[in-house]
Amino acid sequence: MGNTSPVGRKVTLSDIAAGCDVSRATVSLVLRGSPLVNKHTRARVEEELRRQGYVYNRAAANLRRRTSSSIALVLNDLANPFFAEFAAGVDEILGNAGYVTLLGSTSESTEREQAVLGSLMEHGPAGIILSPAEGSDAAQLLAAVGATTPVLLFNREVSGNTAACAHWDRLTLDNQRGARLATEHLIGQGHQRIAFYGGHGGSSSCRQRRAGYTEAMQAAGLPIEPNGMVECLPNRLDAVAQCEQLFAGNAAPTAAVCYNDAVALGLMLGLHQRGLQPGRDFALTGFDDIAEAAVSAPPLTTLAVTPRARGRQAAELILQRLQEPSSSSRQTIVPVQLLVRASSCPPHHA
Amino acid sequence: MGNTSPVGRKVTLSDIAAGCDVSRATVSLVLRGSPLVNKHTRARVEEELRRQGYVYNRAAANLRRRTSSSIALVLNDLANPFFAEFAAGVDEILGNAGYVTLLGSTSESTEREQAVLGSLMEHGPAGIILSPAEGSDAAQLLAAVGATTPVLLFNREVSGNTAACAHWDRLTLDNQRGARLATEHLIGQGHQRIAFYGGHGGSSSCRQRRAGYTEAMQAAGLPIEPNGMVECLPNRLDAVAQCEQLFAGNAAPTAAVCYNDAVALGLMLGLHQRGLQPGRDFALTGFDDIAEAAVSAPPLTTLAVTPRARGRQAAELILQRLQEPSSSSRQTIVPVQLLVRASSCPPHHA
DNA sequence: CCTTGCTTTTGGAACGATCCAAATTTACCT
DNA sequence: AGGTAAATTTGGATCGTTCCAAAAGCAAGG
Repeated sequence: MGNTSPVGRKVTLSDIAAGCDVSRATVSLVLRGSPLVNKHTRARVEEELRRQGYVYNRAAANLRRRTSSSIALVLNDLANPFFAEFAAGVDEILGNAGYVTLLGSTSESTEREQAVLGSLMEHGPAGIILSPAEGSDAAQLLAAVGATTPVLLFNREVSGNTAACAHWDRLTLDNQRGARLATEHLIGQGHQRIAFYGGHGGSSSCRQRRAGYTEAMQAAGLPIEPNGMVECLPNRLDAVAQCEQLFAGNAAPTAAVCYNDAVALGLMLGLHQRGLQPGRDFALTGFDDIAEAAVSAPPLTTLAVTPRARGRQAAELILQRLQEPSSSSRQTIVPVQLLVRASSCPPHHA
Repeated sequence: MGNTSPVGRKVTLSDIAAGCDVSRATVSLVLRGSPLVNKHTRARVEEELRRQGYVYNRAAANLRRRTSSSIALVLNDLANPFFAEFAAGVDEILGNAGYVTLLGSTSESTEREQAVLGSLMEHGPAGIILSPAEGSDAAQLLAAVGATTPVLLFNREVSGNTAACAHWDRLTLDNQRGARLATEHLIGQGHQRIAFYGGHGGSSSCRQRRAGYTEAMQAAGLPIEPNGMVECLPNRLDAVAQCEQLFAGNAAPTAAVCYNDAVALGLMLGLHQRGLQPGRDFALTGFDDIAEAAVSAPPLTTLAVTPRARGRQAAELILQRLQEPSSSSRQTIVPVQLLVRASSCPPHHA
């Protein structure tokens, strides 16, 4: 496993010291910009650094100083544009702060998650930003990351004995309110039979969104039909496949609140296949505002969560935590914004 | 810059050694699964490792062994789904091989690229997978990464004195052939006035695609109009904005080969705004086959490049290079596949 | 009991940086 | 010049691991 490549002899601090006849300690001071060292010697050392093409060995420094200059970013699905944007935001802030991002992608598998976390921990990250795979168990996660490394949980809750990791910081979207807003909007458009489409009941974000949907329906005195909640994987493909389930009952819905944009776009395709035109014959909303939501046909009403900004925020939160390791844990809930586009039409009376 | 977080006292190899009364060397042997150590002591040591919750310090080991267990992945635009998929593929393979991925995103800025590479180099990666920012200069890149760390150049060429980094491995798409296929397909559909839309002449991939387009046009004896090549940034927004340029001349094109899918999707929007229906009044093709290409209205004819598979391939190439550091450099050109969908209609005779 | 030849274990010196207390040089004042 | 304070510089120990040569333990054979 790994570790095969011997690195061609590199220039070290001692080489520089020897090269301009000072001690290693002095060179080290120059490198760290200490004011203790004399102007003149500093210049000589810096010249020598350039001349030999020195590159700092941060691993060695971190070993001695018992610090870390990396932060692990572990995502359940990097290929999803939502997380890709998120990762870009994280890396931007961490890079500016002088940290390097250790990437880990778990592909929604808890076994892989354990393996990835284990491997990353061996590199001693200063902190971990984790969007857990579906079904992640609190105790297992804690065993993998240990008790000393700060964790920022993003996007999802974990199951099991959550008391064990109650001290972790959290950054989550206001899923419930978002789904409520979408549902209220559809109700406002005049819809009565509204379904909740897609997602998997096992994931916390899905449960929260369903709760928001249910809340709005009940507040409006509208019933939730037996086939009013259809499960599907949170991707386009399965969303197309499960479409027929929506129309299995006798009173078909005229609108659907979808788990996320990918599902909504898949549902659009499925509707087309049934001869229904989304945005005219059927109203629907998404969640995330991924790039293609604005350009789909029709453009998708959805909830903006600005993933890049979330990434930046996550990075800032973990950096803050490193500054004050013992301050009490912080739970941040991100407000989401309803973007009304053409997909959420009023009901079509054919 | 970085390095703020002291790490809560960790369990070391010496702690284990003391805990079960053997030497550090023996514990080290156990950790590496050496056959030298006695069955019985191995069991004792392993028990103690578990008991104290030891986690291996790979940085220390790498320092002593002068090896590295990380590989840097530097991308010009992580937020682009194409690169996100690519990154997922890279991380998958590297993770399996026991390496950790150091992520760096440059946002298409050469200054940031220099900074990111500099910072990553300090962590001593065994190799670098680099998709350079537009306008990257060979000499500058070489200065940033040094001569000893192997580099795999992905997706783009670099400008300047390329002799300096001629020994780098390369993985590039067959841009020219792809664009030629798309152009030939449109010609086959009966189009005569075909434009090349989008991209920036400064990027090597754009030049190559234009070359393929030109080749096909010339082979068919078709002229390239003065406004036959329109520049725009390779994103949806600018593609919408520059749309009118296509129709500035007196003989408007009836079809366009677009630089990539994002541009094609933007152009679709722009066409709509002019009252033209893409796929009926105007034919167009993309490049990349991003997820939304299949579900746009109309579905987009494009060139499949399977970015995730490319990521896996890139990772495998750099791992091979680490195995044989001195074998001659390898230039891999990935064939691309034309996917015909509804956007590339025959000309519409209104 | 003493070799001889295994198998197993081990102390100490690396790796490339930083820390610390102490040594050296320079500057300033009487 | 002599003395003291401030400014610079420095040797060695150290971080957590691996390497290496040598030591120790052990069994069998004479």
